Amino acid sequence: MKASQLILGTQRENPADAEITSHQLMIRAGLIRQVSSGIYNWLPIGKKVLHKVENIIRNGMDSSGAQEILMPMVQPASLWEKSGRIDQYGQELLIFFDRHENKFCLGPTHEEIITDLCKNLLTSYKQLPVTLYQIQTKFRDEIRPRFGVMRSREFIMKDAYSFDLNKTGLDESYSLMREAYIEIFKDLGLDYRIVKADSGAIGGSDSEEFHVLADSGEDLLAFSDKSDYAINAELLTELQEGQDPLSLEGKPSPDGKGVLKLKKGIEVGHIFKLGTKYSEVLNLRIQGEDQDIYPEMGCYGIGASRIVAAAIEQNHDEKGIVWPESLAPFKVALVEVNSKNNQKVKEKCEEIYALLRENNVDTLWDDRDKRPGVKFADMEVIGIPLTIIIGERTIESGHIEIKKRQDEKPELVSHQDLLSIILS
RNA sequence: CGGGGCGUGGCGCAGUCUGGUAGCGCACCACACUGGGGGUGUGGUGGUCGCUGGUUCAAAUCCAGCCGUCCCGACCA
Repeated sequence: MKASQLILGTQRENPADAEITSHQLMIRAGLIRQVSSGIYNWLPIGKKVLHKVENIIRNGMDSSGAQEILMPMVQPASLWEKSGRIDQYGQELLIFFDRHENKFCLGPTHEEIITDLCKNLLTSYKQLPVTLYQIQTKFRDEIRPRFGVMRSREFIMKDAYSFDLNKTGLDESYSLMREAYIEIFKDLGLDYRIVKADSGAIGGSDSEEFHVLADSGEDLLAFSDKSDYAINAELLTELQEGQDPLSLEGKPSPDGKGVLKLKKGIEVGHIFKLGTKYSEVLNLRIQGEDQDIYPEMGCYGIGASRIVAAAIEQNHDEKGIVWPESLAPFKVALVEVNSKNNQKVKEKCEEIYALLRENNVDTLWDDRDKRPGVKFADMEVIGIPLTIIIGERTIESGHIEIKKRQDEKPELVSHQDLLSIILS
């Protein structure tokens, strides 16, 4: 992609109403623009990153054997009346009426829809176990949206739902999905932790959260320094009857091993065992070997759009975003410096750009007629992992300059070595 | 919903107290110079000053109501 043709949307100054780093950088780097409180446009660079997140999730889900579907964002309110959650969810559920005065809501989650779908779809226990998932826009009319896409009203989420014959099966589906999540977070390249969690409004029994560690995180997590014990600090204080979560630091771990250490995290994934809660209230019965059963359900969410923000919270410096390679919108920025006075600069860039394209290296060629400083600053705020710099200097030296995003100075490499360095 | 802040060109802001018909920086367009870290000059484009009503000869400025948005809190993936 040539930068001269890309709608970049980078901004030099922080927007006045963005408080946290990821929000500021997402706007300055041209990832998002706000439409309304908690509602955002995703610009080309942002959409590329979001797409990468989605695909990593998709690959992880597919290889676990889950099957992708797509459910509607608009849901009949009657299903929520049946499940009883229309009152429980309250004002977070955005309700409206169609031209026939039928009552609908925008889906904040899809337990009702998937359970209803499976009433027709699943007819025999032989179809179990099965896990279905989607990557889709959710809407929750948050009391107070904040921090850009970190806590927005409209957001992109992967939600998966498993159906099993019995509790043993649910345990297996749950741990299969847990493993898939571990694989996904490894692929995302983020520093994360799994903690015991409260199952909240979704309901059900066992539940764990996946948190991206970041000082700006809204959740406080407690870890034993001697064992694998890890829990959302808020849940632990509830269990221990209302202490201040911060007071947990240094206290003995509830599992008897070591003392508790606290870290802040951003919740980006949550897995639940639902049991038969929804299958019973929505009457999803499946023919078993000798009698009908209510399938044991699990549900598994990952906040795709939130991951983009969380990744930035964890990976940035004073110049801008420093993407992990897995999420970078481009792998390489090719910056031409002062090509006006030296036709060879342009020619060299064309040659390298063609080489990178042939080798499927996603490259942003900054061919704009701008001062070098402007180009460097843009490539840095966007956070592209590698920058190749071509100018008169490099033409004369017969070498190519290549700089890693986190490095201060570029290194000189030969044309022959360039590709292997980039592909390594 | 309670408390606080803010709404003036795409972005950041001044002007509001003390009413006189809108300005600065960045960005953008044109030209020239410049050319390895956000360069310089000249000339431009772009604004119903959040909305509605009121006061006044005159309102960005004063008054009232409303709306939007951000932050803190309760709540929440």
